[in-house]
Amino acid sequence: MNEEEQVLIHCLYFTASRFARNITKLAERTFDFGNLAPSYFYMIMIVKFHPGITQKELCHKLSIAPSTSTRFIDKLEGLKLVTRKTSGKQTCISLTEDGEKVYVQFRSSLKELFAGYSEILGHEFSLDLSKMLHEASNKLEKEL
Amino acid sequence: MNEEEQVLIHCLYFTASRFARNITKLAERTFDFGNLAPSYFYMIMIVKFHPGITQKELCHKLSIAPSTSTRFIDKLEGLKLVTRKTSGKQTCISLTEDGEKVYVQFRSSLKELFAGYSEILGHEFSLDLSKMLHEASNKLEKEL
DNA sequence: ACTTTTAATTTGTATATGCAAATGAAGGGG
DNA sequence: CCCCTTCATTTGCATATACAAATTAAAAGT
Repeated sequence: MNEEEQVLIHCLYFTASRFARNITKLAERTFDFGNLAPSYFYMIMIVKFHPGITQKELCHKLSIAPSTSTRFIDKLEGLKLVTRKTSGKQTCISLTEDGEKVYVQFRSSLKELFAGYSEILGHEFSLDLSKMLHEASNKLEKEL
Repeated sequence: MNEEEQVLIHCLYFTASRFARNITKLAERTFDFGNLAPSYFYMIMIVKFHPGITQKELCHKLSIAPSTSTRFIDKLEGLKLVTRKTSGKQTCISLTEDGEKVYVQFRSSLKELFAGYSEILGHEFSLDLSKMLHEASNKLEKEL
């Protein structure tokens, strides 16, 4: 193995970005209803479990910038999947009935996605990798 | 741990995208010369080790779409860091002298980046995670 | 040698995403 | 009660990235 490969394999920024691109392709193929990118469904799920969550909390749970959350919510609101309710400085988000329906579909696609990559990567391996990424994100966020 | 957290922690798409966003922040802070996003430096490194590499090979090594490579190279060419040489259907890319200089800088920033996340995540952990991501990308690419 | 096919690159267009500046709303000090 | 600060959200702008269609150049079949 030459020097270049060593560097590429050992650089977390590089391997993580590359892997994210690859798994995004798989996810986009799996969530092929609704014309929404996969990330939107994760936002829907979080709102499902935290009705009336503030945008700020959403940003934190998804690790996205506030501006990104604004635009996501704009889009979801436009599709009548969530509702905004401003309360003072904050904005609280909840699911509409249509949003609930989309959530149900999402959950079944999610199983498909799990099955898809588990078959390719191995079930245990996928679980381990996912947990490590989760843990690493939390540590990084605490420091940055 | 509730159902939502379970799903979020176990979904590789979600944890991978989130982690990629977080580590990108760290990388952008570390590579603060040249006004280039981190990815460009990886392209430069690959060209450094494969002078005259074709665009197609670059795409494969970086896991990016051909159109993305075109635009990256446009930018690097504009900055006089690489040169294009079309040969038939293909285009071959090499570093200029300035490109070589940038590469040297990049290598030292890379050490900084490694040190930065190793301190937060642990040296062994970082290495393991990076290797797993590398391996997983390769498997995924083979299948998709 | 001409036409058809194939393969690499480019261009057009769309989107997720971020940062920095602007807005707007609460709350505290005088 | 007004000003100033603080903080959540939004808006303006920039960019990495992808897909699909267009281009271009080699290669293959006739």
